[in-house]
Amino acid sequence: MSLHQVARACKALHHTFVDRSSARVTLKDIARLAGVHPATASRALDPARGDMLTPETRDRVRRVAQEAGYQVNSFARSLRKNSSGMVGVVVADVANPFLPPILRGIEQIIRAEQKLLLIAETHDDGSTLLEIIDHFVARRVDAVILSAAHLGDEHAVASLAEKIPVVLAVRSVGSARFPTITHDDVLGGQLAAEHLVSLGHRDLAQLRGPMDVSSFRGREQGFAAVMSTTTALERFVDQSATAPTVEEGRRLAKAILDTPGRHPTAFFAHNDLMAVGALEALRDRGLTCPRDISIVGYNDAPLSNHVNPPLTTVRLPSLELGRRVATLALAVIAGSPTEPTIEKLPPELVIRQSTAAPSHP
Amino acid sequence: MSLHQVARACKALHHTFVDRSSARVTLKDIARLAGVHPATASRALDPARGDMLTPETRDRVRRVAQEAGYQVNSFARSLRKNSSGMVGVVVADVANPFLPPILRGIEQIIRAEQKLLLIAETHDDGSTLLEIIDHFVARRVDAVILSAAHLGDEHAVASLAEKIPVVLAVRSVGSARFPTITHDDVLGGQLAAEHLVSLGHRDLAQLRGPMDVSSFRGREQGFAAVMSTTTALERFVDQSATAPTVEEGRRLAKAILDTPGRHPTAFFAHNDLMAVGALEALRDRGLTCPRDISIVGYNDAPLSNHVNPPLTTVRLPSLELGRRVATLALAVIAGSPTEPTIEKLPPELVIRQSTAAPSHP
DNA sequence: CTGTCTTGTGCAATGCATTGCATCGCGATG
DNA sequence: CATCGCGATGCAATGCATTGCACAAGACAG
Repeated sequence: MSLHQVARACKALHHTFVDRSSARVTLKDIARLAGVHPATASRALDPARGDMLTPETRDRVRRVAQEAGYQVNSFARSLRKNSSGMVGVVVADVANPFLPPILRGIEQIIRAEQKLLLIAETHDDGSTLLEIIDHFVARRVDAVILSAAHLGDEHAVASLAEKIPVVLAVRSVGSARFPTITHDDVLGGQLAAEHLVSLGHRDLAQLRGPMDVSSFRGREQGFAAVMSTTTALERFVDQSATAPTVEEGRRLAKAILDTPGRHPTAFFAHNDLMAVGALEALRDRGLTCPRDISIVGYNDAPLSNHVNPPLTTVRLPSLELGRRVATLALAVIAGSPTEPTIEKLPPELVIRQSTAAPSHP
Repeated sequence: MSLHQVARACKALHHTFVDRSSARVTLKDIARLAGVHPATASRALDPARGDMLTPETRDRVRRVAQEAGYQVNSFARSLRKNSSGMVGVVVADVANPFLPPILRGIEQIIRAEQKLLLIAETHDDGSTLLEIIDHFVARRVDAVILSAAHLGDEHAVASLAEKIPVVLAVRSVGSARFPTITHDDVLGGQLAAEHLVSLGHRDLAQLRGPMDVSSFRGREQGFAAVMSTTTALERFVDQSATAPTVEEGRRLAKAILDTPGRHPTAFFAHNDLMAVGALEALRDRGLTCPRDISIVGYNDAPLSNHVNPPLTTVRLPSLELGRRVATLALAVIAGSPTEPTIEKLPPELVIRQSTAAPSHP
């Protein structure tokens, strides 16, 4: 018994257990059963082209297809149409709590369009991004929603955009050469700053997120802009976080608290996780929030209203952003002129208990 | 000028802006450039079949392909191979904080295999599940990782399994007819119960998650099993949550606290979000945790160590689960005999400050 | 030196839906 | 009655990679 034969026998055996033989019904079968030509069957099953046929023919074909449990072979269709019916989404990290609402918004729209979502993570790694882009291009994704862009990625995005429609979400690249929808982070930073200043704080510090990401940079600029128009002092902090995590927030806050002299009376953390890290740093130093230091977070992450103290934060319309970005992607796929617009969705300040007027000793 | 011509003109115009003409290099081109037959080129580019050729031929083809920037047309390949190189993942809700680590684990393994992940959400809705399954079948996903199963879904899963290899993650269906990897929720419930009992609690109540989901049911059983072997009393609570959310946790806790008479001294919430909801309910009633009531959560969700008080909870090896489940899926795809095993990963109790000995007045 | 085996490569069929063009038939019009 | 037109449907090419089989040339044994 040759090796070949053995292999075949195994296969046969396997099939007796799980028959995935998938003696699939093809369009030709339907056509035969309905007594028409495959081409006619194809048209009958295409909602857009169904009215090309006699209603009886069309309905007969549809009925037959229904009964036979026909499903198009999406490979064949894609091969012919050269489009996959999938939309690729690139995110930095699914675990980031601000993503799910965005993904959900995207999903709602995309699913309604009978398309499927392909999700991939870059972990903020440039070469992974390139790899993913390759995959998406190879898979002929109909469009890419990119929410993991760094400021330096313009070139990569441009070369992707040559091949596939691209929509930028949340994070923009340097220039506005691509259709983009982000949160209005400059405004967000302003809201945070104005809130703290209006409480009476005059010595403030930012706990900055990675500065090669447009959204953090926007927050920084908005915050700084307000500072420059008031008598308040923004304490310059040399470092920014390598990642917007609890650990990095703690590290940055510690660095500030370890600086000799008086410390600032308020922090603006570039996201809630970092704010929580700052909270930890305070606790470690025996300080309390907001009595000693007020903290404003960003994102209104789940549970950020349940930490101690509940965080004052900036809430982002993420579901809405997801929906818009998906709608935009769909429009671009449909071939509507790709205006390289950038749309910014306004955030909202949520005041809770991590901010208060500074205590004057 | 006919409508047709206008359309074409528009198209041409559009192309001058964004040339997606994608004059794609096909295998035939490569073959021609390398002076071989397409079949040979195909073999040269297939790592598994590369040694079938003369090294020179193979390398020449590869070089040419490289230089020409050749990429297989995945549709054509899939059509031929009748496999898509994608793995579908079905989850209940991406926003659920315990998912990201699992997804990440899955992604690590799947990406390493050059496959892509297709993610879809059911929102715990049965008909959505069916719809998604249809999509996945139509797209000829290589395997489905299903982590959104309800106990009653056995039939749907069986019919899916006829067409595509299925692996169950996190949640099992009633019987163990499919390869499954879950957390050991019975053990998790036990750990929670034992911890509370050993602290001296004798009057306890569960805040139960949806009982049509195996993982919540496991937690309940593990907890109840310990109760039955001790002198402690499990307060029977009629209701269970319709969804494992903060709101539902609060509702359930309120219902218990509103019952006349003494209240239990400890809650076991079936996940951290519900635990946080219970925390809120306590606060609303002027009670404090753990002085009046101890609470054990489940999942060790992000920030659950930062709520007030930090939650005692059950930590799950989710990343590991994701990795294993993906590995299992890969094995099943590769055709290894589909033993309908169920593997349970042990959780771990994390003691923080939401639990303490009951105060005896 | 012939026969057999091996190894490398070519041939052609295959998978399946889509779509531009051709055709057929029928009713309408001159 | 011949012709034109139009609507419905059939025909066949197309998209591209994969793979079983066949064939050829070279190696080696008898």
